[in-house]
Amino acid sequence: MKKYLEILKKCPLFRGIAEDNLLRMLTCLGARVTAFDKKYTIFAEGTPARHIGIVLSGSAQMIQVDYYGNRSILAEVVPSEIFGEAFACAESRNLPISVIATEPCEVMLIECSHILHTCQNNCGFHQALIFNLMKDLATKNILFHQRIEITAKRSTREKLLAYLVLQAKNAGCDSFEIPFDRQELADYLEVDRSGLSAEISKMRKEGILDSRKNHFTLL
Amino acid sequence: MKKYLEILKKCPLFRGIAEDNLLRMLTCLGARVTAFDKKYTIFAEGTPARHIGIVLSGSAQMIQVDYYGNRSILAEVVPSEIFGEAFACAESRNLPISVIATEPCEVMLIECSHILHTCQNNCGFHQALIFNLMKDLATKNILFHQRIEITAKRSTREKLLAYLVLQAKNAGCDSFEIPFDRQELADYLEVDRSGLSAEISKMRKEGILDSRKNHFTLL
DNA sequence: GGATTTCTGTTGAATTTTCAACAAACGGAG
DNA sequence: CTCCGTTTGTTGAAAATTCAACAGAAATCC
Repeated sequence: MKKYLEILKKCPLFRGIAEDNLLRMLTCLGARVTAFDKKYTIFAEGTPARHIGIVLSGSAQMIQVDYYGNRSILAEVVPSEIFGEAFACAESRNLPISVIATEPCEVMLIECSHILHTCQNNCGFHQALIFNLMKDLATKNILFHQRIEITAKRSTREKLLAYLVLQAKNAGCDSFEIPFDRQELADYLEVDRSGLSAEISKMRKEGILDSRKNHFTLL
Repeated sequence: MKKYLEILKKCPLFRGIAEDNLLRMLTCLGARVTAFDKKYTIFAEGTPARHIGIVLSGSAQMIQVDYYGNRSILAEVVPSEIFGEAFACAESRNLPISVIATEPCEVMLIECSHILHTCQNNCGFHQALIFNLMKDLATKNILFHQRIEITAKRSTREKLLAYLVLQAKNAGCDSFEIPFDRQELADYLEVDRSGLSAEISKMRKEGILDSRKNHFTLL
């Protein structure tokens, strides 16, 4: 576990927890690390939601796929970030979403009941973890608001612009990388891929933005 | 406060808390009750996010309004439900949304810092409240997933059907009321109102559903 | 390094949505 | 009961999205 310490220290679940205590805590929580190949399904829709995942390396996406196979990407998860916590904490029966690896990745899995319910050893850190979980869930909530604000727009152009402006703001710079290829961006914005490509070309011609692969610049 | 006890007991924030303790707790938290007229803005976008609201009577909506005045309805809030907790808990600077009364309503307002940070009296209930807040935030998260699953559909008909099927499931019956008028439903589904009306008529003619005002029946 | 697969941009046609405008239905106030 | 403002349904035209198909570019695999 030791080699993951730097990543784990940045994880919102462990904020404010001393490094010395972290390793012991992980043992008590029964944390285990699993590696997944690219495209592997880490959590499958319809399966019980018991674990919280922490990305240690690589990256993953939370996705929903409907009847007709339309995919929508709910979020991108990168190292030190958590996923699955909402379902595990709400003790919902089955996952309504899937989490898939977008690159080979290592994930730490923790059974959520080990966090929520005080253990036999009577460790004192459960309260801190629950507080951190609450903060994390509140933050995720706000991220969903942002996503809805973007996808609520009625046209491809407006959605794209709203998304790019937000990314620029997060990056603190008008030139930045996005974590999606074209199809993924379309699945995040809930629009047609070819229409999105066309719109990007059009905006480039109009001098609104510049793009090269997944690097964008707002002009 | 006493007359609100029945509503408050059902509030997820106070789950598991003995009735005897509730009133004392509210005093310690500095809870106050405010009445709002219909259409009144309870929380305004852009203002600091410090309070959690609990609806005691009437109802309210969380809404976002963009540049061009397009409204989207994020959620309907009814008695015993909480609003604003995500922003208050995440200690976000300013509200990205507004909450407006859809009927005359009474709301209990609690400053979130009073919940999150232990008070001088050293009350023992903060941990319980934080745990309840965490559960609530996890549940809200899942509700957002459901909303995204609905609005991610590409056509008005699919959105409407996904919404109605979910409502039927929640009601446990194929015949149910929805909390929206047509314009509000359109703003929730992120579609055009007239197109929505047309689609409903069409589906009625096709024998897929029946509707009378905001009462729907799936056939 | 070459072959193969995946990704991206383009196009035109078909389908849908949006928009604007209006009339009927409804509900509340006086 | 009547008036008046709001809500709902309808319509047609304009605009936009989706869909399918393809070709070139890029990345991956052996």
